Amino acid sequence: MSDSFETAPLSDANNRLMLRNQLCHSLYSASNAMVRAYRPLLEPLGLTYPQYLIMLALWEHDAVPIKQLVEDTRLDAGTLTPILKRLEQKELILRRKGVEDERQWLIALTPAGEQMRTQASDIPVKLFCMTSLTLEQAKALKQAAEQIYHDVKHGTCGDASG
Amino acid sequence: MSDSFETAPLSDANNRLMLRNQLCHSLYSASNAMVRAYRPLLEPLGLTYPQYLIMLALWEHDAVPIKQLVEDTRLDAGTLTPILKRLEQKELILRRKGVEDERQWLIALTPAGEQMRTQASDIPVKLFCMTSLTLEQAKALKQAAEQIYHDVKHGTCGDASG
DNA sequence: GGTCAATACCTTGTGCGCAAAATAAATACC
DNA sequence: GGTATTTATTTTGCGCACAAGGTATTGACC
Repeated sequence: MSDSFETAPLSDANNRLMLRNQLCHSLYSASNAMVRAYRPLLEPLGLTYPQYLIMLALWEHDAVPIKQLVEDTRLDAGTLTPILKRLEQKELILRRKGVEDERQWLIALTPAGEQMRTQASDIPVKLFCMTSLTLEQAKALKQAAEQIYHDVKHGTCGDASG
Repeated sequence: MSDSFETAPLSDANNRLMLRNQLCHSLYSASNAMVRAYRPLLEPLGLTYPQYLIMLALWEHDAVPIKQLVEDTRLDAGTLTPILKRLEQKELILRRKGVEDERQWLIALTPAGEQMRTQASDIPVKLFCMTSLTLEQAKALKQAAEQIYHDVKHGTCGDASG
């Protein structure tokens, strides 16, 4: 009945299975709500959240192979292909065959894609202002989320279970 | 170049737009990785993660209207409809017309659906064992994720932006 | 230099996530 | 008791997540 955590009453399978005790459910619904909150902010740019992630990556490193976008955005390669097609249709990016390696496609910003960066610059602050998180909470949350991502990324049950 | 947080260098639009400084990206990729990590655990039950969420909700409160499942699982009503159809096909749940209100459907577990609870009881621990989170970190993460969810759920920019 | 494995990327198919619109039953209001 | 509004649920349409399988180029090794 209390706000016990999913792993707290290890001896009680009933409690462990309760939705309110599940960190993963909080994480999942927070992530979905966050993407929903981005929508009105990204709508003037005509971008979805995953498309925005790719633009962020390109504003840091332009003219990169898809392989690097996969690494930077943490999106699946099979997911990226259709997203890149849509960004190309919006004329925000270009695709060029790699010169050294013909398997590679280099993704580069168009002038319109570069200019969008200015319009996007206040989005992170706007979103943070929607939350009541303190900077310390946000830092801790980011660090813990990073930890989960790296721990769980390749699906093996580590030995840090104690 | 440092591990500064997305809101830390408020004066610097360049830093704010960097992927590595974005809490939301960490949250998003952690959530996706988490769902991926559930897959092998849920595969023996033949469930996806959202389907599992519904089962968790029903193991707590059986024979409930869809409206309550929406509230408990935090899934969209339009999302629930097809998921419930699949759970019905697997004969884990039943749909009955509500007696008092004919608009309502009551969702109830079948015996097979109830029995699945036993097989599921160790899944939360197995997933937690994949992470290297301490209990304190996990509690703080859950609390912060809950806060984000509630703050951002209805998309208004609150006055707690300081 | 031909075979074989690895690499970069694309395609296909299934299942969400969700906004917007539709349907249908309950309720409010006159 | 008939009309309007609200409420519970479904439908439609688009985009994403991702596993599995396919294609084509590269590089390794004999």
